[in-house]
Amino acid sequence: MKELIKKIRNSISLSQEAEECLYTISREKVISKGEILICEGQTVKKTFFVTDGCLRSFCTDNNGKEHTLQFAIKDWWISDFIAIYNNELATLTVESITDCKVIEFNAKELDEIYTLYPEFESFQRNNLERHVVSLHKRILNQLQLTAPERYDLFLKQYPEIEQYTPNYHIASYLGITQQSLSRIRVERAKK
Amino acid sequence: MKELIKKIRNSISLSQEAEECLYTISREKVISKGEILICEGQTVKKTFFVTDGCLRSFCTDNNGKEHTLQFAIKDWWISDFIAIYNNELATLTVESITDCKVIEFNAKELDEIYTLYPEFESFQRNNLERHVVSLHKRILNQLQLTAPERYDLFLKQYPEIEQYTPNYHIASYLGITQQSLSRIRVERAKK
DNA sequence: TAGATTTCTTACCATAGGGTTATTTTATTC
DNA sequence: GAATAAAATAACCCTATGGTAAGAAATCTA
Repeated sequence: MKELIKKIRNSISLSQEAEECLYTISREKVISKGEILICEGQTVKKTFFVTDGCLRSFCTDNNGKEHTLQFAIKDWWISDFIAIYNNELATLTVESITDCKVIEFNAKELDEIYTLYPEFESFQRNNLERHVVSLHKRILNQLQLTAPERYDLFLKQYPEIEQYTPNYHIASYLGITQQSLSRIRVERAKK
Repeated sequence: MKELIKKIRNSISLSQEAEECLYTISREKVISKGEILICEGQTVKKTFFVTDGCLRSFCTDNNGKEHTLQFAIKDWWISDFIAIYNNELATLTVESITDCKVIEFNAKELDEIYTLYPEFESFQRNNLERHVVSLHKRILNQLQLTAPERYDLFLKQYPEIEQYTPNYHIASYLGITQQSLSRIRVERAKK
């Protein structure tokens, strides 16, 4: 929780009272590998701030194939934001891919914090702006790069994530099959 | 401008003073088809709110091929948000694909509005949240749908845009070539 | 309305990546 | 450290999409 407070303090000045409120609405949790924190089809009540380990969010298509939307490591937030922001049922599943430590927030209570402590608005606006940028970049990469180029960029951008996660999750994030990724890795190794 | 004010009023209560400020920092503009509003490599000073017509933002890859990131029609915002939020030079180009009417904002001045009139924070947070949702959905669609499925969904979601834009821009948004889109259209017509 | 330009379609072949299944390698677990 | 499970690679052939080039259709313009 200290990490999160520090992160917030980097961006805005946080009153004592607001800080206490954060403690009230959150709960530090230890998660073991393979736990499902949010499950497709259910109501989404929680948002998670990761302090250790790695999680991912994914959807499952008609053929049962999984598609990874996001990985989350230390200092990242993860949830089903489609569901939260649209007030819908979850279309995503959030699962831990290693043992993790997270700070769990009740999404509704977290949302009320903007009314109670408006100083959070600009913190959150900043987060959202950066989120939009990274999503724009991801879409552009998907449009213009080949699979090997996307894989190289992924390794460069998120070297830590490779340590945590099996390749087939990376493949499902890049939009290719595990077999294609394997081929790409073989080609890479030749050089 | 009235449309925009109305849109804002739907979301937050806007003081007289704040409304006047909006007028001060904006300028209504008539744009003719094919104008470049933001150009790759240059500083991005403007953000546009569209009141009529259609524009798009795109990047150009090493082979000179264009990739459409976004279309914008009535009531949408468009700019190079990667550049604005990261304070970088433009990697995108914004071009009108029909004659348009837009409201032009100086991006910096627009950004200062949150300090001057904090009521805008929650308006903008809302916009950004919805933007994140639509980007998440787009990424998931790109990962799990075939090209014909993506095209169908596009027509369903944005029927207006098809009226405004040549097919090869739609193709470049869907991540396929104009020839592939043509094939898909032929298949569709058979059914 | 003729000519020029832009957009769309078609046809060809090339290729990246997919699906299936088998095998090898690496991690777990007892 | 043997047994099991999980992950990665490999080899097969298949298909969707790409690239190129040409022609047809639509749109613009003088």
